[in-house]
Amino acid sequence: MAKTPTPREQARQRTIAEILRIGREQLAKEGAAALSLRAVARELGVVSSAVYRYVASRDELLTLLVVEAYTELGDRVDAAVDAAPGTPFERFAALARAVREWALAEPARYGLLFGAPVPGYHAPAEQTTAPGTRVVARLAGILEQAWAVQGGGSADDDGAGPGGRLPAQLAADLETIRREYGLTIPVQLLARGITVWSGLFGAVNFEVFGQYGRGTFTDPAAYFELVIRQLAAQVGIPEGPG
Amino acid sequence: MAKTPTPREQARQRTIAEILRIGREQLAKEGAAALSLRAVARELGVVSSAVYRYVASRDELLTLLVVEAYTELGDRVDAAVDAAPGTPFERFAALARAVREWALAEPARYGLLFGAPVPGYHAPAEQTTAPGTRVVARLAGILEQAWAVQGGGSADDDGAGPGGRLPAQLAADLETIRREYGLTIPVQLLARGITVWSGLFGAVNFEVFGQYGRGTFTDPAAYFELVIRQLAAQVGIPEGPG
DNA sequence: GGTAAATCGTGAGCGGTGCTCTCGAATATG
DNA sequence: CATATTCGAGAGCACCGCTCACGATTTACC
Repeated sequence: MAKTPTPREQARQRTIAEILRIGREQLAKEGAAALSLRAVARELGVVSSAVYRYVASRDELLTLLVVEAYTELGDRVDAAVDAAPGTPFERFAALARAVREWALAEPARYGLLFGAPVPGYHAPAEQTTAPGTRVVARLAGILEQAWAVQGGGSADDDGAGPGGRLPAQLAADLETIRREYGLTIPVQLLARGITVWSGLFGAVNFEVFGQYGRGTFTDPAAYFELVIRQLAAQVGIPEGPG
Repeated sequence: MAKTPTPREQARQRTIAEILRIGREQLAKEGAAALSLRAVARELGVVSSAVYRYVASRDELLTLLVVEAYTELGDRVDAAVDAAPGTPFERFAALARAVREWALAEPARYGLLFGAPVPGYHAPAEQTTAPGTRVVARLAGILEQAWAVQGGGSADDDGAGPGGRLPAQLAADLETIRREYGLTIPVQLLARGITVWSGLFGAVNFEVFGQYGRGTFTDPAAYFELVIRQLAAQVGIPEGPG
């Protein structure tokens, strides 16, 4: 049926792609709140109301851009991890570096994903959660690999740090996550992994959003390498070949 | 001279305070981007242009609210740490809990400080950096105390984790920070402290901005307690009395 | 091939925003 | 008391998101 899409449909897809491209530019140049359908229309050489033939609202355009950004970040992370040497540490480091580099290259789009919510806009969970979990899913995979490489270890000792028993409810929640993702690592390690996950984005946030204070680090990348080692150590991934 | 400020000046200060109060409400209710001078004027029962007699622009109002928010967060943290038992772990935990609780109670204002920058708005560093460093300064103090309590330790071993020598430039940067804050802890521990700092706000960000996914943790506070222990361990602050 | 239906761009229009300017009234200062 | 300063009102400019009625074009159907 839809072998050769009708010319009109082709034109429509081209126009939508063009709107996304302009929207991406506006987003990168001015930031999320400055994204304006009227400006997109101007750039497109069309009257403002015409854009509504292709995009229902500003929020929908924002959602499309959010999904696109999540996808791009996920692709970058996947590519970086795939290209990295096989040791858990190198794979984790590749993931972390990919996140940081994309964030620094696309601060506005990164802010759209991990910054404060845009006023009045709420990302619809149905469309954004799936692409939004790609990074953490990949991180979980690396933890799985590291855990397997180390031969599983004892069930009580998950590698490092304060053991301690978990509150029952918390353990149950972690168990649910474990099942959903099909993981075999113990819940204590999973908990550490989640903290590493938020810690990674915390460090990237601080750098991208300028929380460290300007001029604090002459070579932020060097400091980030240190962060990588600290985070990796938290989940029992030593720097040497593991 | 300004013993009894002129009645007009009193009225002016009252009006400014009222504008801030309304702005705070708008911010809390609608979020940073929804903050509108016209809405403030309406609430104030005055025509929109009149507000400009007191506040130069929307950005200035935003800056005032940023400073106010930083101050309030700093006060909460100070109060919580002061009221906590004297062990480094308890003081650190009190700091972390205070940050989280304020963030959850005031998500919009928290987002204004630690989320993505509001579009088109850049906080002037002169006014915001000083109140913005209170939390990290307090954290540094706790690390100092913990370091002192432990008797200093050896200069090479800072307590935990991957030692490793630091790159020269990075060590120099950290040394500068150490001097500026008048710290005695070794730079390796300082580096770990910075990571803990960003890790703390990363975890709070994830919870406040809903990055974990809704319903993931039935008791987020319990998970946060785990995060506290993990972060504390990173800077060599054991849970037991130190 | 001709006709009916779906699509699309235009332009006007509504209510909202930040911000500027002028003007008259109220207030403080000499 | 006269002068100078402060302040609120109102009009206005340019922008925003979004809706609607209207022709022109293109598609689909018979």
